[in-house]
Amino acid sequence: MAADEPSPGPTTGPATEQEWLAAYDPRAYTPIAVTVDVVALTLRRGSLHVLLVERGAPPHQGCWALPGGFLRAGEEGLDEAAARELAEETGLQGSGAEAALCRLHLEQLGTYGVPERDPRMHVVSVAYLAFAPNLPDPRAGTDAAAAAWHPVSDLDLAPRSGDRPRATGVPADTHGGGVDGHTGPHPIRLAFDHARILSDGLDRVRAKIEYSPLATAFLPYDFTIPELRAVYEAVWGEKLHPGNFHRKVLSVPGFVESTGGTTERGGARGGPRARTYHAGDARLLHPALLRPTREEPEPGEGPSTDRTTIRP
Amino acid sequence: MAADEPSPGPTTGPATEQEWLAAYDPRAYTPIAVTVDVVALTLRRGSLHVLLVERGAPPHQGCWALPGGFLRAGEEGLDEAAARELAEETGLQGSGAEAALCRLHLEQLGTYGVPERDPRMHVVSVAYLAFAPNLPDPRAGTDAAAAAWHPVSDLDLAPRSGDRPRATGVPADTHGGGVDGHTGPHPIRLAFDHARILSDGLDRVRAKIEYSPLATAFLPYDFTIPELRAVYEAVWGEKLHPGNFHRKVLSVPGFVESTGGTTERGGARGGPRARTYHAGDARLLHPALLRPTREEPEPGEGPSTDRTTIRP
DNA sequence: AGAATAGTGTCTATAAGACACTATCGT
DNA sequence: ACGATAGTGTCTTATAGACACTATTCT
Repeated sequence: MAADEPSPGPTTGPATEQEWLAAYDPRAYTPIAVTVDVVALTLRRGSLHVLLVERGAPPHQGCWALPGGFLRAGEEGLDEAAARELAEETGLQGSGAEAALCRLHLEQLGTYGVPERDPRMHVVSVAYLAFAPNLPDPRAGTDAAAAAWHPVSDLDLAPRSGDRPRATGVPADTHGGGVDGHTGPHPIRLAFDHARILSDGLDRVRAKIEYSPLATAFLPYDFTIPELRAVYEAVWGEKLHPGNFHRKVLSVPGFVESTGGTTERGGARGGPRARTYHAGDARLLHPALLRPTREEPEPGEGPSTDRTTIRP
Repeated sequence: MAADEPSPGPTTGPATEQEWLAAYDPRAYTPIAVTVDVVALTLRRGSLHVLLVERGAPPHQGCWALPGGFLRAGEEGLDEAAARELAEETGLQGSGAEAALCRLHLEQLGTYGVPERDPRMHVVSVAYLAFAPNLPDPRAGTDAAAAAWHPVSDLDLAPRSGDRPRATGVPADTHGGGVDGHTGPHPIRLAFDHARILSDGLDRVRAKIEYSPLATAFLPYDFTIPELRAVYEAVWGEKLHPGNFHRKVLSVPGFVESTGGTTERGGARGGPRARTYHAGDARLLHPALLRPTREEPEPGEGPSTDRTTIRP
């Protein structure tokens, strides 16, 4: 194993604790920064949006980047740091915002630590995935130069050279855009390797709403089946059959629970009122809501390999 | 956002680059250590084993822990560090070991960074999951005091207080043991939060062999369907129907490819020779090999919540 | 010979998708 | 009145699992 101790993981070593304490001075090591970045997703006007902030300093000055910041050493864990950053960035920490934030879903996405990902120093970033229903516009009191929701279809998610495939969760199509259909005229490029992080996050969401009731996290407490369908359509970027979707959702035990009520008005373009539901207590969807089987992209090569092989 | 810059993620700030360089001294910050821990799994005599090392220094001296070590700042990425640690720990870096290591699968599992997880300092550990076919005994030339494969059924994986649930991948039964049936007389407790890390790793493997051809990574290049079934049975801890399993595996396109040959001898306890296969080129199993539907553990409460809610 | 296993055939219950149809609402 | 939508019914096909059966090999 590594000759250098400390930390969980490194195991033995000839040193007793005293010897170790004497020999080890953390400040003598080349420092590594630990940050937390958040891929915050929400649904606005029927399409997926991600929260971005504009960098006010080099490198990548003027570029858009994922919100994030330092892990406060000794003071907080990773989950707390992610929640804090998101609250600060959206300016939603104050009262009155609980309605939106209390339904926030936060989960760890993956960690990115290639030495070259930041020109200044070796930065290890723990990425988090967050989604919540229709979050308001940010800036409500933040110190960020600019923070805004961007449609993910406006972003350039094409894999850049230097970004190696990462391995987490289900590999899926990493071909950017697609969620909304139209990629804007001049796709926005993200700073650092944030395009890859966002791409991994999107893959994760697309896969996860298949077998978890997570899609309900994009909606307010009460919602209708057509609204839930709109979430799936926005995330997967595909139209779903309304009738079959409706029956399928109701057939999964614990996915949704009827409130007994209906909406006040029918759809915007007509139609009867829809019944309202709220999320059930299932943590796993059984059976799952499988994505429509796009034809296999021929056996040439999968999108992302999801395999790391050691080189001796 | 955080007032303190640097790093990808943190975005703006009033500072120009010069100001930033002047204001920021990494050595002035409370240091955070970044380590890489590896959950290395293999199959030995039909049951799942995990690689552990015995700690030779406090804290947790004498306890078993996951192999791991420092990330070398500025020199290596996380994936490389994990591969390096594993090679060092197993003593398999030399020649002659490629046969085993070239089939190694390595993927990131998750990152653990609660400040209290190590009494000495704030340590952020990036955990990796590794598996490979029937790895040999370690110690072949390592500096570890003791490293050995342990049946996972001998370990105490009950959630300890202070370990908060983490959120990655599919939640599954986190009730330890079970894989082998018999939990040993005195279950081994792991150092730090390594029981939770291992538990998360097991959950990940159990879920992932459902929809990925990963189970073949536990086997040599050529294998038989009954051997593949043994992998599933060991990982899931359940007997599977031999006939149905056989047909199902062959029905998934790209999962296995026939070599045309058979084994030299029949089974140890009789039976005809089995045909041999090797892994196909599918990266995703379509349709998936779903786990047998254990009855829902009643709607009292899911095993692990997989939800983190921000506290305003 | 007897026991255990590899592999196949068959039947049933369930789930997914295509399609048609009715009822309700907005314009 | 008309168009769009919510929700249900029905039919076809694919899949999962239970079970039976044959053939092959070890002891």
